[in-house]
Amino acid sequence: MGRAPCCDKANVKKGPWSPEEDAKLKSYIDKYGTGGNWIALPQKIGLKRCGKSCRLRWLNYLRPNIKHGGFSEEEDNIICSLYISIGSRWSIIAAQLPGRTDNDIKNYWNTRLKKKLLGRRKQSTANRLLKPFDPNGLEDDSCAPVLSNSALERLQLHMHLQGLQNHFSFSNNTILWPKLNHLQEKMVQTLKYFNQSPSNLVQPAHEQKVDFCEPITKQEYLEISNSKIDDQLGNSSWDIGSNLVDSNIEKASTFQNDLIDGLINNKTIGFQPPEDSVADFDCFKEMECLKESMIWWSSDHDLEYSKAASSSSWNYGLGYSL
DNA sequence: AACAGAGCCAACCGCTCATGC
DNA sequence: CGCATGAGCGGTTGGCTCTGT
Repeated sequence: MGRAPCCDKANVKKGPWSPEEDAKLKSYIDKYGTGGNWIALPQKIGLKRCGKSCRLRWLNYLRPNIKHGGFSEEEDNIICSLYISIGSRWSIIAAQLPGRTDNDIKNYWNTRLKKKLLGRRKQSTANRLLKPFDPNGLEDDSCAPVLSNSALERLQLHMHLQGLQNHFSFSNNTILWPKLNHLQEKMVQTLKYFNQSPSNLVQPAHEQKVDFCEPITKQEYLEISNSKIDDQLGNSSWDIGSNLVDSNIEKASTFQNDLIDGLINNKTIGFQPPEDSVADFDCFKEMECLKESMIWWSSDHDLEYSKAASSSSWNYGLGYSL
């Protein structure tokens, strides 16, 4: 025999919570706690709600010290950095932002932050990314859909930011410079910071030249890899997000940004991760079919730059192993 | 003023994993 | 050991609000 049924689905109220319901739930939990059983809780306090609904309402709205809206730029940076590193693990990201809920961060990302950072892209290009373009007019369904939304977004975001970062190495070619908004400037600075640690894979971007950096050694690579081994359950040294614990978030974020930079700047810095590890890095693995389709821009004015930047990234960073 | 479309967000849905029986 | 349920999570949606025409 299992446990008692969750709730009588036909007899539970749905939709927005009333102030009375909120008050009931809050006063009960304030007095007695959840009792470790959300399913039984609504019956105890006479609420015609599903236990799951009560839990959600408490966690996302009624819980003390919950903050709504008004995300700071520091919070924006943390969300962006972690999203690039671990994807849509909203609960993990929320754990790094006291007072924020996973639902809030998820909504904030989907409705504002993503657009704020990536800007707009043309729908036609978006479609091409999901179904690679055949120059002969024949569609290749064997490849579609090639990217999960999460992987695609993470790649877009990284490429976009990588593109912004690369501007520093084109400092003599001001015509290529985009107009960065304040947040983008902050993100570039964040990436520059990541690039300087933990092993100085890349010098400060404004000092970059073509042959600016010593190749990373195998020993350095192993040191970086081992820096996240606190995660005892890691399935793959590249799938950093799957088993993150709090103490590793910052390390992992730094580490993976370095790794991505290593991939993209591979030809320059001589960084060669193990092939089997690359195979596990889903974000890039999924890109197998559509490298040449990747043309991104944050606004129409920097279209030409973005073409050059993304093309350059693929030619120099990904061709080696895919 | 009225309408349409876009943006936003609270809440629901459905899935996975853990755990009780 | 296997089944059923609980907890938690990410994805999705319905409806309200805002903005533009």
